[in-house]
Amino acid sequence: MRNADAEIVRALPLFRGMQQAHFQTLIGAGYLQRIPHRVVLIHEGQRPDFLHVLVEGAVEFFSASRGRETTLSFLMPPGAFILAAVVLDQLYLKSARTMEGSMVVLIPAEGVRDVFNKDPAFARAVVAELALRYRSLVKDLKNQRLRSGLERLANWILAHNEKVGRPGSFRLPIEKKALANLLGMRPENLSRSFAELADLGVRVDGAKVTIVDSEALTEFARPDPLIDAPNT
Amino acid sequence: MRNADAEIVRALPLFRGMQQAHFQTLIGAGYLQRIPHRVVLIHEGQRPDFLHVLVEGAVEFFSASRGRETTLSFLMPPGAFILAAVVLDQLYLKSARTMEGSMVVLIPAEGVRDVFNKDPAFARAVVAELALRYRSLVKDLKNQRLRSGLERLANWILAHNEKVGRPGSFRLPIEKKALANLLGMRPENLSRSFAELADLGVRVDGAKVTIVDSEALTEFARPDPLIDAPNT
DNA sequence: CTTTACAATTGATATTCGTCAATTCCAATT
DNA sequence: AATTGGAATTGACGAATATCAATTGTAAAG
Repeated sequence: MRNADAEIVRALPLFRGMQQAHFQTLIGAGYLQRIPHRVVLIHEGQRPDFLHVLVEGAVEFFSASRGRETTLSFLMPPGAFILAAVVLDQLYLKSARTMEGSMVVLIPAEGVRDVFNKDPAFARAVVAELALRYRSLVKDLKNQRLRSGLERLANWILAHNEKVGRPGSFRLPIEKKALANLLGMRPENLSRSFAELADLGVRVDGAKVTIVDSEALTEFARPDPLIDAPNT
Repeated sequence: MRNADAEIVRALPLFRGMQQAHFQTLIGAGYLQRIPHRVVLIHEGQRPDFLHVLVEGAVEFFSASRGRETTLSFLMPPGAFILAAVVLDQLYLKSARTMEGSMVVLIPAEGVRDVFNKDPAFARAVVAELALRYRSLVKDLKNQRLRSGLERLANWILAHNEKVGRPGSFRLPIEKKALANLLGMRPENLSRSFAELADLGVRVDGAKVTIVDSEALTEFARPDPLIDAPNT
């Protein structure tokens, strides 16, 4: 493993506070993998062998049942994933695929559980990580149940604009198809929703989105910090 | 606090493994509250002052935004709730109300965080609890996104039948209105869904549900352990 | 420059679901 | 037995969303 990658892992909140010796144990047993675009690296229903840390690229989490498929979330680097399955040693509930060429650090699950039992700082970090992700999922479920697709899109636009520093205009960070999946709708409906938002002063040209009338959009979207704010 | 209630708390997986002295600290600072039917004991957006443990009764978790309201889950005793907000010391994302007269043990949040930093066994139990609830939420989100209301109902009937020992016939544990909320649909649609399931051999008489043709129902519902099984 | 593959859009239609209103059912009283 | 309040059901309708099909746009490869 390149040293730079180990550094990225070490700097994550999840690993930052742990004892150096324990980190060495984990990272020493781990290895780095380069994974091409559109490769499924996690299959739901399987047993977790490794804690994954995304160092570079992007990963989509999805689940399929019967004919249907849904995207549950995306992960941008750096970040660990499938922590819950690893600590409980239970089957994956989601599948994961790369959205572009990616670098992933694989850390044996057994080692993670060992260190977790020995290193209180790591245990605390695991709790914080799980609690944050839990709350993030609660927000997703509320977003899905309390809002229409159009409202979800309007709020996503506002939230993303905040995230990138409130420029009023930005390029979509992912394909529209992927955005539709993330918002729990079909690509066709995303197109129609974008068209409807034109009335509220949202201009879309290819991947470029411009918020012309921020006030009108906000009034329609009525963002709710208990759904949209990233850190509450 | 009655001794019997302290015993119930002590026996929970969350508190079972911790040092007795730490448990004494927590339970000593806590107190027991009797709460009538239909009282909102948690308001979303507030700061968590107490970890709650439901000892008796039943609690519904819900969230409202704009005009709409949705039920996120129910909790039957015994069980702790709002753990994620307490450990992170962040605002509640859900509200909670009693579904009947209930007994709740309130443990100061500050004390929980203190002990969590001192007692590794407790920290591990918190991780297990959070990880389980996280996974439960993932299943909820998949259930919501991958299935129609009718399919959710069919699978709920099958899952509940398993839960109560597969008698093939059972009484609904909650009002139909509450069941509708839990399944993310309106009471009117629950009625219609029950009516549709008659074709598949589901008889409903008041609160009594009978599965006449288990095979047909299963074939339609196509239960998926990664959504429906309680412990995977 | 043209071809090609795929993303994106648009239109038509079907399904699912929510809303409103009118009953019916049921259980707890009086 | 009659009254009453809320739960539950049923019907009619409209909104939201999915599906299928056709077309347009776009960027990479020849």
